[in-house]
Amino acid sequence: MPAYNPASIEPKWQNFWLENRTFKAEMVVDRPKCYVLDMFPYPSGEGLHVGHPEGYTATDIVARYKRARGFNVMHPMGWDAFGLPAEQYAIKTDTHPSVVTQKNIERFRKQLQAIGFSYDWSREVDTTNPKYYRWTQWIFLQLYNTWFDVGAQRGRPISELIDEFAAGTRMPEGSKAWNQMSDGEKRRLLEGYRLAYQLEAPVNWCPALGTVLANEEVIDGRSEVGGFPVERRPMRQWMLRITAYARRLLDGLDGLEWSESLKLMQRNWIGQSEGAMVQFQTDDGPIDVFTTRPDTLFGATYLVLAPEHPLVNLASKTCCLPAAWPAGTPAAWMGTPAAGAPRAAIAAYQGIAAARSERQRQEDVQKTGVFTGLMATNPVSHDRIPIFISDYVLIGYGTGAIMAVPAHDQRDFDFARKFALPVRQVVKANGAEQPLPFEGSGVAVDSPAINGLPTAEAKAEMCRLLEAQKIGRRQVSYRIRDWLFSRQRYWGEPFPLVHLQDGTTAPLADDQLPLLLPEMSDFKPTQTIDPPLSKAADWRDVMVLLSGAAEDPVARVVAADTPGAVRARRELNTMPQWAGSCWYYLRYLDPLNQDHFCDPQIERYWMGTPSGVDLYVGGAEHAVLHLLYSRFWHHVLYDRGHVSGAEPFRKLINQGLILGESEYTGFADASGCAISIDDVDPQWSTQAGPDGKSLLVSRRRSDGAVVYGRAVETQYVDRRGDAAVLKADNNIRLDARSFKMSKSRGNVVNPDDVIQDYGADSLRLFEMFMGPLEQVKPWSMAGVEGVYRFLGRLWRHIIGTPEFPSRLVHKKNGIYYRGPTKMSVEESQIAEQESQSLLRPLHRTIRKVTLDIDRLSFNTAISAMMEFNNLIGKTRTVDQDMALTFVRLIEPFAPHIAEEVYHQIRGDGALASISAEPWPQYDDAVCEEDSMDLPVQVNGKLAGRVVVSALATESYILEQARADPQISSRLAGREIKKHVYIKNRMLNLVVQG
RNA sequence: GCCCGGGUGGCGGAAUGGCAGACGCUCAGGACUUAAAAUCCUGUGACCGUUUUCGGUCGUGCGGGUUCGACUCCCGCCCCGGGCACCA
Repeated sequence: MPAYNPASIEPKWQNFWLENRTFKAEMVVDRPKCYVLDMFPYPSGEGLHVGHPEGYTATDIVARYKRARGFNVMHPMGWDAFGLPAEQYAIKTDTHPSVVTQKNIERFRKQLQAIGFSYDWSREVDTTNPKYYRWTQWIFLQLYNTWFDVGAQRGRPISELIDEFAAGTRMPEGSKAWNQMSDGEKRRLLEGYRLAYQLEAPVNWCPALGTVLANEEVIDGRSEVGGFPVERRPMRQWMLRITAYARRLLDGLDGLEWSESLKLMQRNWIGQSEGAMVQFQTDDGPIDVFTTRPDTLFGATYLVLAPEHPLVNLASKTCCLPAAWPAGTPAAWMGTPAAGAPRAAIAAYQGIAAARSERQRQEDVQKTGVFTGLMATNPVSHDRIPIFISDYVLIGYGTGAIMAVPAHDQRDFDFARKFALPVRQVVKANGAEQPLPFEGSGVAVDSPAINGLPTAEAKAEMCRLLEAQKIGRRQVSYRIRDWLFSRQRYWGEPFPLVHLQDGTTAPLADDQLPLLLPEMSDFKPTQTIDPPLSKAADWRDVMVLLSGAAEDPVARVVAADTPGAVRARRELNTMPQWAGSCWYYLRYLDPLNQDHFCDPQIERYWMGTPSGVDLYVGGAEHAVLHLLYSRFWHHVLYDRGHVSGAEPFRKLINQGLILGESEYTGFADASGCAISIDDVDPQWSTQAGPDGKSLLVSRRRSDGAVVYGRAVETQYVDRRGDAAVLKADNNIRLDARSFKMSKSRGNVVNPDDVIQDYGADSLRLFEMFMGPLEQVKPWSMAGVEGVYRFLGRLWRHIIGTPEFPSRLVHKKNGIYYRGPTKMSVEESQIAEQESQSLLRPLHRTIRKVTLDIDRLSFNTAISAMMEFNNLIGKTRTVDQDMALTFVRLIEPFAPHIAEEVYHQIRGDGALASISAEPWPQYDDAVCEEDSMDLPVQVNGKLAGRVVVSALATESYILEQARADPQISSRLAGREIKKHVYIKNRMLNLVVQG
């Protein structure tokens, strides 16, 4: 037999699985389903890195294991292929993004197939395929045609809203009655209810990318992709009303098997706060503010509006700023430099605020602001209090206005200090006096009607008072904002709707889908706010025929001379990359369906019971965005009756990041004298050294001299306590750490290389053996070598090589055979004994591997199989049935070697694939030892051990322990006060002293 | 600043109230070999005594506590990683 050679067996079985559709999933109504899902990759130009196979191997193990346990397993893969990198690469190389994308997909598919994942490739989806994005557009139209019924907490068809308005059972917001409105007015009114709507709003405009970004895509004032500066700019945008679903998305988390930390991240993102809406009166009407501390209302000594608040919008009718400063206005309140009138001061401040990015606002901890010249009345103390504007109040949260309680809020306190505003303490801390501002809970003081009440009760009582006087009410507020859903890009889904000349919008009729991206040779950003699609003039301007209800029409594109056709312009924005990934897991279920995004019966089977995807594994970078957006869409589809449950992903695991190999860095000064890391400034930079390799450059802390750092090979490194030190001189400490893999660092590990050197099975095994799935772990080629050796040993034990004959024997009619050869009586006896001795370890291995896969503890399952393999190594023979069982256990982890060994052993008796063989059963009774080496402690410290039968009684064990010379010497004649016996675990003897 | 997660040999890690360090890597010694590779065997937390055998002490970031018994539970602190960050 040839030695273990993954290069020869792996491609063979990969082709076999593909050609025989071994892992094809079909709906079988009376079989239990198991949906095992990976986060599908963005097919980048770089190809796969070792981070991808981590989660993919974990799900593949589960998928293969569940199949063996009799489940009907759905395990698909696809491509999240729209997106900026492909578009940018296409611009740079002057190719079409679809060409680039298809090339990358080919490469990714090849790479994934080379790892031997058991995907059903017939279900592959590609978000850029019109047959796919036709349904992305369709779902968008579902959102467009849905409104959120707050009372019912549920999305409903817009047609039902129209019916209710028409019947008068629901009153539209605003002054005018429904049946007195024109069709255009009705359409505009309905737009205010739709889950997809347009908004002229300040957005995050990134000039370098030529697009608008969602808040989530902006990090510290720079784009998440590329790190380019982002500025604020008003623009008409499509928004999705995710805020309407805030409560549902929050409550839905409770029933999910997600890690608590992940749920917490989503909860924080949604950001529910309970408090009160309070109305303050001014001479020009009321101002509503939201507060979480209604108990501090008596301490509200001024109001602050966001600079963008409608009351101070100079262009608006709602603006009511006085012409002149009230008498006695301090100069400091009039802006810098002080303006002659409120309008001028406000205008100047708004200009500054608008120009400042989020980041600049955050960096500046100094509070700024301007007095509006307006006064309000505190509704409970009836004090006249001034109204300011300041950019520390955000227009997007609450009402964009706050009541300021400087005594009990740090921000208000800072502002009050700066503008010399009164600070009124209304909460007293329990216990010691606390300095102001005091933000904690305590007891209300100086607040008639709630004096003496603890904070929690004071809040409730104040809400009651406000409600009784109709000047406020309890209110729950959410931090989450509506989702900015349009991008000024070419490589995304076009919006399936047109703009009419009256400024309203009409969706395309379903039969108009897909709306294809126009073929364009020039899809570069325009350098203006116009998206690239504005250049496709033929596509942009169309004639449409409207049909359906006049207040809710649909459009069909027609020839220009069609009677009744009207001019329209297509939407020029495209959807963000999230759109396609919001629902791909549904399309896998029925990928070729031309009439539905997914057949309802098929959806009910795979997503119905148990509800949702059974296991979803992916990176933590999607903890909020993808997972929240996806849940939102799924909730809407659920409300509209298109899916059978509200939550798409019942169980979710985040795999941990894989770092590069551990690196040691040592520093030396210009003369080559080694310097300990403690004496090096940690702010170092990288430069190319004379040998072409990169060299770190930093400064010595003690004298500022330039020092150079370079990598130190492991063999020159020693450990002393926490520190890595130079072997040659233990006083020289080194910098030791693993880094995130990156091209610039040159520590990226390519799975193709690992497969070439060790094979896919070793790659899979090592990915799982490194440590717990969810943990951050450093890569190690030596570790890959370790699991490769394990597979080599397994091969030698069972199959054998020219140097190492196989240990495989089998029993027929009570006689052992080695191959076709009958074994001698003596050999046969040995084989029988060894077979007996391996029985218990084998059952324990089955149990351990089974339970460990169930709890996704793959590293420990692998070590259990290594132990069993080591045991085989100590025997001369291994029974064929046992070998088959063992190989069945390793199949989910290392499917190629398992398939090969299986077929070699079984020969003609083999099933088409080992994956069709059922999962081995274990017997708990066989697992238990019949005698045990029981540890005995004296006062909690190990004193010795006694060998007793597993059936031994407690009193017998105690007797044995007393009789043991080593243990009794520890007792030193002292009386045993009591003993604690934990069955089959240990015995503890408690003595005096 | 707030909220999570983590800290165990030279390294990755195992043990979730009951024998700390499974399994793997590394390193050292040995066997096989003309030699090397591969493979196999033995050892590998620290310190001390004995210097084969064997025995003892310490040891899971630091300090305290609960318990017959703590890596594991509780309190306080230190360090690392992640998330959020003027959200009223």
